[in-house]
Amino acid sequence: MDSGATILHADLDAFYASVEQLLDPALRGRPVAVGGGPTGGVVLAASYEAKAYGVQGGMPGWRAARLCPELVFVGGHFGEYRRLGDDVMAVLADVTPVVQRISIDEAFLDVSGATHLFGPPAAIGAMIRERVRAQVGLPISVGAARTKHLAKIASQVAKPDGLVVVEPGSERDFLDPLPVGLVWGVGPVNAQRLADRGIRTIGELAATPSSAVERILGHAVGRKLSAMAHDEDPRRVHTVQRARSVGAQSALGRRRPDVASVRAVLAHLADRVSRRLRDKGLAGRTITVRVRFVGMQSVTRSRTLAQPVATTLTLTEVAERLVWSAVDDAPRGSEITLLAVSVSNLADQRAIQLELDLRPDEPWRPGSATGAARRAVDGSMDRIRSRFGGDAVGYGAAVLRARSGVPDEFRELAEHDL
DNA sequence: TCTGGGGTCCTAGGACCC
DNA sequence: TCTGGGGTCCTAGGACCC
Repeated sequence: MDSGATILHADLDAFYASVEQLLDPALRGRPVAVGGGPTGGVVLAASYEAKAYGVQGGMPGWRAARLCPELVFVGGHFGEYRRLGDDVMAVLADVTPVVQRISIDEAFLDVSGATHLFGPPAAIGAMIRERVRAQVGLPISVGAARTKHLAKIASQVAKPDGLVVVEPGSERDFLDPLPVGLVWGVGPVNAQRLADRGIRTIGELAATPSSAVERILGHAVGRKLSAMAHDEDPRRVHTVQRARSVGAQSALGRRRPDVASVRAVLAHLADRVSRRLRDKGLAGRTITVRVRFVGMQSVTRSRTLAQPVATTLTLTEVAERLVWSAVDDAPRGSEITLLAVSVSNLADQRAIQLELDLRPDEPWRPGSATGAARRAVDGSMDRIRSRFGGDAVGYGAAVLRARSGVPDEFRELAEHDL
């Protein structure tokens, strides 16, 4: 049945930066960084010309500027990223309906049903690359193999702007010389742990007894790796995926936590989260906050309620208690640099809402409003925003604007609902 | 002059139940 | 009177991915 290299992984190259070069011809061939600047902020994406200097996504702008003095910083056209990402996905959907989009700029495809129309996987990969280049104007790399994991590695090897097909039977020859860091799930920490034991390539990893690998990396990652080594990797391409958590966070600079500003920031974050939950018809029982202190140490506190919630006010109140419990456990006078709120243990809200309106005794109700009243407030704010735009009404946004972090369009892009 | 924002999954200990 | 074994849920932290 699935005898060929029929799983494809298609991945746009330096996506945000390539879009900027597409939109502005003057940027083509030049080192470009999206986001950040020589004085601050972080680089969200770097063009290949910039990567040649060592500039990477996530890097502080001042460091990028030092590595590459000619670096051009651009603000980013987030609406265009979404539109062009969607255009590329439309090209893929033309090839097969079995497409699993895993982020704005990459997707898996199962082309086993498309080979009779378009030829072998190598031909399909080449066709996708040509069409994306011709119809959208962007470079895209494609990997093809028998499994998703391998296809993903192949597309990384193909970059930039290439195609790599791992024919069945040639997997070991392909993988053995590659660095372990190309394996999904092996990041900097695990790569270092392996290097400490002299394991640097996937071949060396494969030659290590799986019991030893599990001791080094833990049970789960170890098992995943040995599954890959034995070609027992997942190859199913899922066309739908549902969210397991919804969250929001905001970097604050460094500040002493005080009641008013913590409350304002949490209200804003809770508002963002609860609005998105309601949009999806979801509510969640577990509320988690993260507090990051100076020095990047962060602490989480969570609380699981008896009933799922999706109202801004309840979320804010619970989050506030959790944040103060984390701050109170920290050394006196600690400054904080980030607050995050997230909701998990999600359930469909429509059934819940009915149940709660019949029996409106919710846990955690230090405020005065009942659950039904709180939902009514949220409902009218949702309606105003859908008529007049997202900024028409809101909670505490001014505190955040003071230290303007990242544009809202980027937040929306980062939300995984694609 | 320190590092954005949105996620997923795993681990490990403790509480609690049978 | 000193103790089994299994299961589930919760909490906190960590690694990783885009």
